[in-house]
Amino acid sequence: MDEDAIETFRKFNRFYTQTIGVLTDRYLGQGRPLGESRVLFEIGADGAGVRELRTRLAVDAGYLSRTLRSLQDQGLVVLRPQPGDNRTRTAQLTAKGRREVAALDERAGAVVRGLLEPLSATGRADLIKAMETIRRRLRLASITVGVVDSHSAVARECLANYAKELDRRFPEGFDRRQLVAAGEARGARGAFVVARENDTPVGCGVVRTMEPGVGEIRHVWVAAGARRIGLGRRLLSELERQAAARDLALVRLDTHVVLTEAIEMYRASGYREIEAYDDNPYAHHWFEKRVRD
Amino acid sequence: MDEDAIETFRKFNRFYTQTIGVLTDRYLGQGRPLGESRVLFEIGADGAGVRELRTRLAVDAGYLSRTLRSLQDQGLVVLRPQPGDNRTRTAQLTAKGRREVAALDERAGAVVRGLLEPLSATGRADLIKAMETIRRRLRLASITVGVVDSHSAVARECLANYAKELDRRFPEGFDRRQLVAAGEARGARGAFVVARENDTPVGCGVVRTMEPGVGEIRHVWVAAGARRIGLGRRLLSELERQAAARDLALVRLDTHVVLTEAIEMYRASGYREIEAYDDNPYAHHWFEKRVRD
DNA sequence: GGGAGTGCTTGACTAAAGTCAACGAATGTG
DNA sequence: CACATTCGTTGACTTTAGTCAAGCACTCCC
Repeated sequence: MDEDAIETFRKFNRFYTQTIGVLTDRYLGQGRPLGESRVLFEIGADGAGVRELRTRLAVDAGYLSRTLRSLQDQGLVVLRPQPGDNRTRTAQLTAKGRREVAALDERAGAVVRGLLEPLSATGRADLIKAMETIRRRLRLASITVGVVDSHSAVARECLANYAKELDRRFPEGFDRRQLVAAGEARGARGAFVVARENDTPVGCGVVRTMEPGVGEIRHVWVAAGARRIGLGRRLLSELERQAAARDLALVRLDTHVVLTEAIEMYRASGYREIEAYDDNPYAHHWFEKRVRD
Repeated sequence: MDEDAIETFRKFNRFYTQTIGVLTDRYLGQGRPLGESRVLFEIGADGAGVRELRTRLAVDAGYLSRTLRSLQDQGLVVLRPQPGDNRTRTAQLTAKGRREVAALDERAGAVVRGLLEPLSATGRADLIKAMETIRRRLRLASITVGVVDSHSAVARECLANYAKELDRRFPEGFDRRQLVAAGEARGARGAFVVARENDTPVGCGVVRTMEPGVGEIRHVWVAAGARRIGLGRRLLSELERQAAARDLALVRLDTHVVLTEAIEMYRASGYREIEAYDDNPYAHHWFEKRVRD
């Protein structure tokens, strides 16, 4: 790997965490320990369950409990038991708490404004675009893509999400019986590929054998929160790799007319539109691509 | 200002400091308090004065003193009085300290490598480019540009730097007597513009009146450490603003043939090459631009 | 209805970070 | 040469952050 890239990355890291991070962390801790501010911020306008806060902030239960107690004593937060389960509790901001968060927000915004101010319009646009690029790329980097057993719980979960989404998006709904049988998506005949972000599945795809030398890619799904970062392409290229490894030199796929982003992605990934190769009731476009020679 | 831009900035900030910052901070604090690691890192291969460390890390004198003492006890650092002044001390890494820093470095590199690994070559290049963009833009944002008295110490310091640089770069050297008289670069007749980064001057420029309605821009200098971030353009546009404010609708400037970046910049900033308007012995190209109508 | 398990709180600490003032040695200055 | 300054050190804290285990109150499930 390019050592220069690593060096630049680290330089950026130092610069950002020290120069910008310090600036923006300082505002958060205005007269209040950073831990408390973070909790306050995380509760947000809608309130949040204690358990939820704990996982989102990744802090010790006791520590969080004490922080919440302190915020409560300051009159910023109220804790009440969640209806239905008296063990759990939810935190909600009081009016005073909301004002406090708004002030926090205001200060944070002012710092950022101050940083953007001296830049020209193009400079600003350039900067913002670069930030989006970094977020997209690094997020993609934290997602792992790999083959799982098509009978596994995670595979079933992904397919359920996929089916639910299609049912929502297709005007005619979606019938789960159209899903590929698990037996076709494993071993020598096919593969089930899953994308995971911190262990939660955020995407999947299946490749199966149609006939000797010809595979079909199906059920490519990307979770709503993980779109527009290039995950679809990454799934696709892993599926193609799996196909090639099974001597499927040609892969085909079909798609529904409402899935415009998918159609775009297939085109951009080198898929060529072809005649209908099946009578899938949900298909309006058919594609193929040669994945090995 | 665009509220979306601020929102995106803040989102990036949260993402970066939480996701990436945490990752890369963790490596630093391997078995050693983060404060100590930071000091170790900051001392670096060349060693550093205690005072220097204090300003660079922005920590309390007592705190730093204790940290250094602890590092010394661990055999990672030696402190010796600076020759010439027995009050001050410098810190230097021992062989063991150097090994420790190298290990730290190695770990930090590995984390970054892990982040870059899953990306494609284009993805990686894209990411690195975006990081450079952000650094450049934000750095420029932290630099202030404004008018100072041409007799002030900071103005003289800038001009001295300018003259030194030209003397180094021009094959024929540079004679300081060619500098504009301070009286021409102030008040109604002209202006002295200085760019400062955390109070240290990193660039300057002068505008003076040549004849009614015609100004001349001279002595545009950008410190070596602050180049390629767009500071030259920013200085230039401030100088043009100052000219316009003095009813100088047309500004001219000349430049030496070896200053290729400057020539580029003038062209890119809308300057048009013209015939020689003076007999400056160091000039090979002459430009002009209309800055108000 | 009685265990097993869950969800949060409390107690009891430790480590790290950060602050403030007093101090002593060294160095400039009139 | 006395006096003010500068530089770093030390003592004596306080505040945050973070950890671990014990303990209730409640819920779930047989």
